[in-house]
Amino acid sequence: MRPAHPRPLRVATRGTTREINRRIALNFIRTNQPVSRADLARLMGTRRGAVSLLVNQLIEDGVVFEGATGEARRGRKPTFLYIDSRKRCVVAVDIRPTRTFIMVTDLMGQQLASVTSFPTERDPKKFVAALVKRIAGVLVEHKDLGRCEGVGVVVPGMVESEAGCVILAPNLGWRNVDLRAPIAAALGLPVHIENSGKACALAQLWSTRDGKAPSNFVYITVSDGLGVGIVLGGEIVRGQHNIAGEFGHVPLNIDGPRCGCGASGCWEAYVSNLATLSRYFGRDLRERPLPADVAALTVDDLIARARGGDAKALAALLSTARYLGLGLGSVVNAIDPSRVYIGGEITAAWDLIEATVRAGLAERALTPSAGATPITIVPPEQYPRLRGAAALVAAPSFAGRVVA
Amino acid sequence: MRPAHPRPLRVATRGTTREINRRIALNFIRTNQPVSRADLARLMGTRRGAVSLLVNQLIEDGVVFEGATGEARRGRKPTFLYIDSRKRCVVAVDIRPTRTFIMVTDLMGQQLASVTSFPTERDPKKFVAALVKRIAGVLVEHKDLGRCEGVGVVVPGMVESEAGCVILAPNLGWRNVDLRAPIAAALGLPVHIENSGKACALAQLWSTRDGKAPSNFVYITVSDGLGVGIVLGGEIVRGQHNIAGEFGHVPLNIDGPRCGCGASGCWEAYVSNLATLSRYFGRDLRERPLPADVAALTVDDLIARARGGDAKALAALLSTARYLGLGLGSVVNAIDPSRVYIGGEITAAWDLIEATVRAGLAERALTPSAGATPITIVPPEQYPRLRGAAALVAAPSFAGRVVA
DNA sequence: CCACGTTTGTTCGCGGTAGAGACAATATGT
DNA sequence: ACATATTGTCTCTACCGCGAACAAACGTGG
Repeated sequence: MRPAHPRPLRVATRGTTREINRRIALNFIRTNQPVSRADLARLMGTRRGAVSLLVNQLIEDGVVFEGATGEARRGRKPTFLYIDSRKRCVVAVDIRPTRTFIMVTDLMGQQLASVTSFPTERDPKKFVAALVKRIAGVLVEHKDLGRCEGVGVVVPGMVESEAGCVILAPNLGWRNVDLRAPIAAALGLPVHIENSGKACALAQLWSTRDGKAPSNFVYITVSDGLGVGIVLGGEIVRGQHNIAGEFGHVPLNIDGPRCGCGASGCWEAYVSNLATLSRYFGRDLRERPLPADVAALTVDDLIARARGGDAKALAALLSTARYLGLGLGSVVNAIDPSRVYIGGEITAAWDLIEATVRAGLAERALTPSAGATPITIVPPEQYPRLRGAAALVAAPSFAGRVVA
Repeated sequence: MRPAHPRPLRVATRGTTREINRRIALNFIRTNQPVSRADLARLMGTRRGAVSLLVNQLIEDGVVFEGATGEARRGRKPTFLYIDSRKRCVVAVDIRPTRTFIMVTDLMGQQLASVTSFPTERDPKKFVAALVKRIAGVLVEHKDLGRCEGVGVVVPGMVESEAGCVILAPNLGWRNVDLRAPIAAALGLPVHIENSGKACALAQLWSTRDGKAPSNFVYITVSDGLGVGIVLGGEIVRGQHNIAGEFGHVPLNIDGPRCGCGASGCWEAYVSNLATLSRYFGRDLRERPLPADVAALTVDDLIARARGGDAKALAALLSTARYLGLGLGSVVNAIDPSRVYIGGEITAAWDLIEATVRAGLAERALTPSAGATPITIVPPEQYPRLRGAAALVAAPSFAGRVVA
């Protein structure tokens, strides 16, 4: 049900067939490597001859390389093909309200060096200066990892991703901050900026080693704010201004507590880390100044206390869990995903809260199947946000296109 | 950002280029007719020779026909091309809780005969029998309109569109009703069933005579229930079970009034016609029995009273308007459409309620640009639901596909 | 060791398609 | 009548997948 007109429509030329098949082959190599030319021909349902031409071109372009020959029961042994991520790396940056994290990965998003971090400077100019300095430091430190193909930056807020401009990041206090230009200029590298929910969703879409990633899903990252990334038909939903997916500001109760966005009763105002901690302390933690012991307590600490028998801590978590489930109901009713991924600190307590979350979801889901939407937890150790930042750099070159 | 794997991926063959361009040409003819071969070549950016081959094949297939020659300032006059919808028609059916409407259109969704209707039988078996009889009657009555290419049916509820089964239509009291099979069997015609919001969105997407339809928009139909159709990237959003878009059951207040879906405080429970009328009468109109004068009052009547100076009627409308705007905020934040279309009886009072709707929207929209999302009213005289039903039949043959 | 079968990867002719340009047909203006 | 402009068709070329044949690599069994 797609009309021809609205999109930047490209008429097929003589080279289009090749272009399409080149991309398909590239993606098959990515998701199935190691793989031989003959394997590709079987996967694609074409002749080996056609695949050979495609692959040899990919090799010539340096995108793919031939590795060792594989084993075969009978006959000639195949030569395995791999995406060439040797001597290339990507810098992934995750900006969070208190600290900013940096990781170096290969083109496939595989971690290559340990994660480093530094305090997040609230002044954009100073922040950019500090970030550039850090990235430059990391790159000289890891010269052995090869040429840097680009920098991916994840921001907790709304991003105009084409311009690389942060429209609004309430938890950072940023509004209309142009991040890409100064970073790109200072480093001389391509820079990609994206909202954290969308980037996490991209990482999830992208991390399909077995080629079995669902093509309709929602990624929800619960931390200082609530980020949501929607994937439909294998594509990130961006909307008109790239701010689609802001379910964090869909209300649970329009007469509810005030939210940082200016409205009231947003889902985020019920389930963010700050909301959970505020519930525990019985006071609004946005009101400063805070006693040191209050300000220092994290959700991880709260979970530890709950596990240690602190009933108030457990109650705060379960309350968040219930609201999380109720809000999930909105997401499931509106988007109807095949799966929901949830990341964030609170997932460490999933064994404590799962039943409550699911009950909340079932309470609002329109159909039993929607209420039973599978939920998958993404633990923080997988660095979903940093993987998402890395994917920003590499994914576009594998992306497909829409036709006719 | 689309991976190669998850979708039914088709490798490009020798004929793919032609297939793509054929579809592009067909859609250009649809959206720009009358149009000449030379016009098409300019629009598509290809040679006239290539277009000639495409067009002649389309003519041979009976999809397109050559009409009269056009006028030109200088040089040879062009021969105009049109989509061939002569001697072909489509039956569009709109099932609503009280009455069911039938319209005959051509392949482009243009009305060919007056709309007829009959009372909606609540028992599915009896309803199908009555509908089939009506459609058969209409078809013999309008034999001159040519062969019927199919029947499109719009339902106020969740539909498993591939199976043609109504999963749940609360306002009809239907659950797991297989509509397609019996209708198709009785008439011997292809039958397409779809949710009303999605069908209206399709009609809007489809009715682009000028080829300027937005590719990211939301259609909201406010009547007995609240139907929402989402179009992203020029494609209807369906989700995993084709129930995506049920924003009607996203809450404004989880502690709010009970909704027919079983949950509380759904948007629909605030803005449906029944909710508006209930507000006017100060009583829940779902509680039967109702006095005859109460049961007979429609939203159209209410609007008339408001215009006549009935302050209570105006207050009820404005209250609905405010909730409509607040809920629009959720839609806009979640989807970020370039435009919102609103249909339904209440649009007849748009001049009275627009400001209130916009204020509600601006109150919850995250950014000024989101709050200023253009709203377009679709008046009932355009029969958006019936046009949607008609589009169900013809649209798929023009639809594109996704590649690589 | 060598013939044979099996599998991989390459090569070559064929058919289908768009690109480029020439050409005939058609219409207007001088 | 002639120049000019536009449309639609035709021809030739380049590109690419299809199909089949072929060379290369490898194991098996006589």
